[in-house]
Amino acid sequence: MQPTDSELVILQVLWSAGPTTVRAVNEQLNNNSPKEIGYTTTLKLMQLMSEKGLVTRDTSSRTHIYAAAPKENVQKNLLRRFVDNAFGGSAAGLVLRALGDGQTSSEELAEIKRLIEELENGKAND
Amino acid sequence: MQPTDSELVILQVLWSAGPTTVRAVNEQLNNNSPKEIGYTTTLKLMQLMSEKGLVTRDTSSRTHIYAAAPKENVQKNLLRRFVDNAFGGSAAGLVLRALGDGQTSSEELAEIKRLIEELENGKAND
DNA sequence: GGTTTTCTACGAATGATTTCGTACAAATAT
DNA sequence: ATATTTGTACGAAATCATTCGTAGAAAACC
Repeated sequence: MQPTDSELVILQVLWSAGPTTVRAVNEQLNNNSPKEIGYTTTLKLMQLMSEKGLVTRDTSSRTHIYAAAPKENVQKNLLRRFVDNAFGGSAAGLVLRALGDGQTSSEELAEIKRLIEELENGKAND
Repeated sequence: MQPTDSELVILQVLWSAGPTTVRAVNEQLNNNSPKEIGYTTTLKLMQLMSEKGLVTRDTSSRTHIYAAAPKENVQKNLLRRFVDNAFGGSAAGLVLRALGDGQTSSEELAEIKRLIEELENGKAND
């Protein structure tokens, strides 16, 4: 199932921190935000995420350890839906809009160009 | 303000059809979906969208004519938020993921490459 | 051993989105 | 002219997301 916006915030923390506890995630959230988020709020969200399969958890000790679903899968799913919803299914439309913003560095542009050339030559992405 | 997913579906209809009536939008929605959507549901959504500024409407005759906010603005706003939420702010990350799916045609790839080269040469997007 | 802290589970309040029923006016058809 | 259809407005139910309080068990502290 798809993550909501709040769930995505938590996924980002988990992606960057690796598998960790509710407490650690909650502290991270409260570092990066003016508005205090209660511990049990984070707990509940992560429990729901576990039911949805967005995280797995190791419950072998009392303090559970949560791990995010693979970033690549989640992002691909989100992207598919977003492209459908907002760009009528056209990934190229989205890319053009994203690059058109002028916020992408020349290094990144070069990297993207390299990927495109690989794709044009039929190479797999290794 | 940001459109919700249902609102986006309506915006897409309006973008593709041009300014039109609630009735026409509702019929379009019911063509492309198995689940029947009531007329007043669509009406209410479009009224709310009007309050949010996502559409404008001409109320000079009894049957109101709705027009979508400019696609480019809406998509840019959505994109900014999506990049932040799902890609930690990296538009390049999103682009790489979007192109990596192998669903983009060579024509589109060429067009994107052309845009990148324009950007690299410091040209504006005309 | 008793107190305090730390944990999970869970129910329920709050708030936003989506859905539709009903009221009632204007237009159309008979 | 009366009845039917087509339109808007609006209230409120249904659903989903977010938030947190409270209960009770396990662990840590004194």
